[in-house]
Amino acid sequence: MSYNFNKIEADWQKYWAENQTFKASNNSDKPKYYVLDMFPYPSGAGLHVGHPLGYIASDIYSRYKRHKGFNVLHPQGYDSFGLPAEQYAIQTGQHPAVTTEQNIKRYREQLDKMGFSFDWSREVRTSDPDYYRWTQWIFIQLFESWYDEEAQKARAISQLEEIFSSNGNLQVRATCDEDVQEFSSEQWNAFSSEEKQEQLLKYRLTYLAETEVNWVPQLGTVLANDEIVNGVSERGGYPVVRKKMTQWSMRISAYAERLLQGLEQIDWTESLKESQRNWIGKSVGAMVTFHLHEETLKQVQGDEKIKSFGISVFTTRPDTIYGVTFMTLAPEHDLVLKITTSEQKEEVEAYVAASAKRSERERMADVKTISGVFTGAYAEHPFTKEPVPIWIGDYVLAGYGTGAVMAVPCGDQRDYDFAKHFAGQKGMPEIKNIFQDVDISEEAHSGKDGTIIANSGFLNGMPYKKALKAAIEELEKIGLGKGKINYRLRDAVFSRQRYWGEPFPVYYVNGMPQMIDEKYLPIRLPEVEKYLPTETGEPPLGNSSKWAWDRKKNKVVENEKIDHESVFPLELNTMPGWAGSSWYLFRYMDPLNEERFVSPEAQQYWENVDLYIGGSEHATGHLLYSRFWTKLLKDRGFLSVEEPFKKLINQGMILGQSAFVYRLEGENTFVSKNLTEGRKVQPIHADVSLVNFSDELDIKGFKKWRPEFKNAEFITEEDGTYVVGREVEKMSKSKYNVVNPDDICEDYGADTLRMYEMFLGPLEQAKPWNTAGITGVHNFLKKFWKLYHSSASREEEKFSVSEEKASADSLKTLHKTIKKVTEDIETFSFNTSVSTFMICVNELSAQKCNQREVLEPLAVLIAPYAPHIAEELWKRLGQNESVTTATYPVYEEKFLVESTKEYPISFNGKMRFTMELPLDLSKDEIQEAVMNDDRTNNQLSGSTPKKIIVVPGKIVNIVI
RNA sequence: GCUCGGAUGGUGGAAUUGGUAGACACGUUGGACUUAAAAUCCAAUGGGAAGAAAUUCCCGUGCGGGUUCAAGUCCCGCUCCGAGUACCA
Repeated sequence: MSYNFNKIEADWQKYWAENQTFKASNNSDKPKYYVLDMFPYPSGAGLHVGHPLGYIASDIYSRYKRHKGFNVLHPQGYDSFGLPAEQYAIQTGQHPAVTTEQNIKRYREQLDKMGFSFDWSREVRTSDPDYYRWTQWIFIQLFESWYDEEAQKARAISQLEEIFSSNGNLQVRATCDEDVQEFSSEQWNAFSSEEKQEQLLKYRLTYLAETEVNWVPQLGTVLANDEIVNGVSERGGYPVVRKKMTQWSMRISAYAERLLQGLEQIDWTESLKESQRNWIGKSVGAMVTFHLHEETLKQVQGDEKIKSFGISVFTTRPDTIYGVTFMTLAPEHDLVLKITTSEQKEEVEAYVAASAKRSERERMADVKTISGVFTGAYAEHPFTKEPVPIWIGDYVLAGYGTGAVMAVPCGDQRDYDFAKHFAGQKGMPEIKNIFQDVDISEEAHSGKDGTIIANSGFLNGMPYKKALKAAIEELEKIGLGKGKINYRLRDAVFSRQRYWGEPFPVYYVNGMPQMIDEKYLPIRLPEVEKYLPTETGEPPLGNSSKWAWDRKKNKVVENEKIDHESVFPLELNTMPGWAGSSWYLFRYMDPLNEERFVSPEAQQYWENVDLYIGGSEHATGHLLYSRFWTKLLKDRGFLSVEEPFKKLINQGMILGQSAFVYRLEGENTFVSKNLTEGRKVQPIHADVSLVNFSDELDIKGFKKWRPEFKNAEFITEEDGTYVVGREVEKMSKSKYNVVNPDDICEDYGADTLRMYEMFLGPLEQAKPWNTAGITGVHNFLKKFWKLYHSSASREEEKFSVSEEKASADSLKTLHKTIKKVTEDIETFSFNTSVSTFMICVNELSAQKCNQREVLEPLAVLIAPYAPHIAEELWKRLGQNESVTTATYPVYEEKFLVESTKEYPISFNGKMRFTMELPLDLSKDEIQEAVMNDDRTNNQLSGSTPKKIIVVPGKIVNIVI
C-alpha cells in the first residue's frame, strides 16, 4: 500500500478524539507546560492558510514537550463576541448567536483536519453565558477595587471606606479622578449614601464618567484608542469624531508603572515591548505652577480658584525654566476664555471655534502648519516674577499633561518654530537663550549631555542633571512645583453601544450605578427585535422590553415594572471585545468550575502561559489589557501570578499571491502579461484557483467564473497560453487570492500542509504563500514513507523494517538529525528542521537504510511535525500505544565523532581546494601536509607565502 | 520625524555567532521509464570568461568606506523596503 494520507489522517484524527489523547490533567507528577494560541474570532469566511501558521508552530512545540515528559496544557477556544456577526445580524436579522455557532462549527472542522493536539474538553467561548458570567464577575471586582499608590497595589473599596470614615481622604494616596474634593472624616460621615457613592466612584478601578470618546457614527459605537488607526476605525475604516459621553472606563493608568516594569520580567520580542513602552509613554519631569500676572489677575477678579492655583504645566525640562519665553495653552483649556483680554477676545474665540471644528484626522494630517493666537494675558515666572505672555495653539494637546506648556524655544523645536513664526508680533518676546556657548540662531538645542545652563540665576554653571534636580528642589521649597512622572497611557473606555457583547451586571438607582450580587450572575443578553440603536439613540439593548432589574426577586424583569423602588433600569451598554480575551488563559485551567473563574489549585498548578503565539497586531490592545487584569486579580488575591504570558512569539503574516489579468480599456479583451506593453490595459484580480503553477490562466474556467467574462476574448502568447501577472498582497476574499487549508489537506494531506507552512521561512517573518512549492514537502513525506516499506512492484508496497544492526553511516545520519532538530525546536526555527528531515531522508534512502534501530526513533522525531504519518508508522512498527506517549530520542555524541576533516585550503582568504586530513594532526603537521601538496605549489606558482594561518578543525589560509 | 525590524540566485530561504556563501526546496533544462500523458527516478543549474575535456580564472550577500590572515556576519556613513508610533511638552 502506498502513502494514503487521506485515510491515515482520518483514522488517526478519529483515534485521538476517541481516546482523548491530548486531554491534560490538573494532577500530575510531571512538570507542567502551558502552550497557548491567541484564540480566533470565528468569522464567516473560515480559515485560510495564513491562520494556522501559529497554531502549527505551537502544536509542534506542545507535542515536542509531551515527548520530553511534560504535562502539557494546549487548549483552544473562540473569541466569539464581536462586530462582524452583529453587522451581519443588522443586515439579515439573523441572531448573532446563530451565525456565530455556524462559524464555530466550520472552524472546528477545519482545525480538526489539521491534526492539532488541542484539549477540546477545555474549550471556551467568550459569548457563552457560563463564560461571560465570570467576565461580569471580574468587572465587579474592578468596581470593588481602588489603587493604593502607597502600597502599589489594588485594594478592596471597603477598606477605602474605612479609611474615609476614620481619616477622610487627605492622607490617601490613590489613583483617582482629577476633580476629587478633599474631605475630613467628619465630612465623609455626614455625607448621604448617594454622596458617598459619588465620591467612591472617583476611586474605583472601573468607573462611570463623562469622557471625551472616539465616536464612530457609522458603527454607532465608541471605540478605545487602540481600536483607532490613523484616525479611522480599525474595523471598517470609518471616520471617528470626538464626543463627550458618559461611559464606563478602566483605570488602567493606575497600573502604568507596573505594566512598564513588568516588561523586564517577560520574554517577549524587543519590538513588542517597545510598542508597549511607547504606548505607556513614561516621562519624568515636574509640575510647575505659574501664577497669573497682576494685570491679568484684575481681569479674572472674583475667581478665587484661578487666583490661587494659576496655571500648572508639566515639563520634562525644569532645568530650562529660566528659558521660558511664553506659555501655550491648548485651545480647549478651561482657562482660555477666562483670561483672554477684551482686546484679543474676538481673535481667540475665532481660533478656539476653528480648532474645535477640525477633526482629529485633519489636525494630525496637518502637523506642519503653525497656528496660534496671543490671549493678551500674562503669567508670572515662578523665580524671576517677570511677566510671561500666554498664547494658545493647537500644537498643545488638551489630553496630555495639563494641556498647557511652558514654552522654552531655545531647548524645544516646536516652541522654537512657534516663536519664530510669531516673532515680532505682540506678545512674542525675543527668544531667551539659557545654554552656555550654544548657538540657537538656526534651531533649538534639544541635547542634554554636556550642556551647561547659563542666564538662569541659581542654576548658572550647572550641567543638565544637576540643574534638573536643583530646579525641582527649589520649586518645591517655594511651593510652586514638584517632581512628577507623567504617562501617556489613558484610561480605557469600556462601554460599547452594541448588542453582541457581555452585558454589564449593573442597574441604576437615581442615576448611580449598582452592582448585581455575584450570586445572580450571569446576566444574560436579552432578546431584541432589532440590533440597531433605538429611535431615541440608545444602544441596541434599549430595544429589549425585558431589561430591568428586580432587586427583591433578584432577576431580570419587564421594563414596564420599573418603579425606581424595587425595579430599576439595567445598563444598556455592553462590554468591548477585549473584555473576554483579557482573562481567558485562566479559564482554560479550570473551564467547568461553577464556583470560581478558576480554582486556586488549578491556577497555582498551571501558573500562567509558558508560550503564547499570535499576531503582533495585539501589541497595545489585548496584550496590555490582559496584563492589567492579571495584575488586578493578583492584587485582590485571586491569582498567584503577576504576568499572564511568560514567553510570546509573534508569527508573521502569510501573504497571498494575487493573480492579474489585463483587460484592454473599454473592451472585453484580455491581453497576456508579456504582451501588455504599449497597450492601455486595466489589471483585474483573477481567482488564484484559475491559475496553474506556471502562471497560466485556465481560460475556460475564467469564462465561467463570472458572467461578464463569458464572451471575453483573449490575446495569448504564441503557444496559446494566457499568462497572468502576480503580486504579493494580504490574503483576502476581495482579492481572490485566498487559499483554503481544507483543499490542501484534501490534495496533499495535513502533514504536508503542516510541514510546508513551517518550511516557508522563519516563523516571525511575513512571507508569501506559493502553493507551487508544496510538492517538494509532499515528495519528502512519500520518500519518508518508502524508508519503511519495500516495493516488489509498483502497486505492492509492504511494510518492511529490518531488525539488523544499522550501519555507522545511518546512525550518524540519525543522530545528526536528532541534534539539529532538537536545537531547532528549542529555538523555534521550525523551517530549518524541515530541511534537516529532508537531508536525513535523502541520506537514509541513499544508504538503503531500513533498520528499526534508526527508523523507530526517527518516527518519534518527526511526530511533532507530521503526527499522522508518524502514528501510522509507529503502529506498523508494532507499537500498541500512540506515538505521543513515546519518549523523545536522545542524541549521542559517540555516533558523530569524526576522525578526519575536509579542510578548506584558502589563499588570501579565497578557498581554492579542500584536503581531507586527520583531525588529530597538530598545527605544524597540517601546515606540512598542505605545503607538500601539489595544488599548493600550483597556487603559489613559485612565490613564498608571507604567512600561513592554521586553525585546526576549521581552516587553513595562506597569505601570498 | 522618531523607534524597531529587514535587504543573500529566477523564487522561498540556509550559513555552526568571524572560517568552504547559496544547504534544503521550488522553478528551469536535459535524460530514463511509457504508445502517450501523469507519476517516479537520474543529472545539471549564482553570473561571466577560457578550454575538446578534466579543469582553470574573474565577479558576486542593497551602496560606499574601514577593521582582520579571513566579513553575508564586526565598526562607520548612506539608500531602499516593511512594521509600530505620531505635535507627548
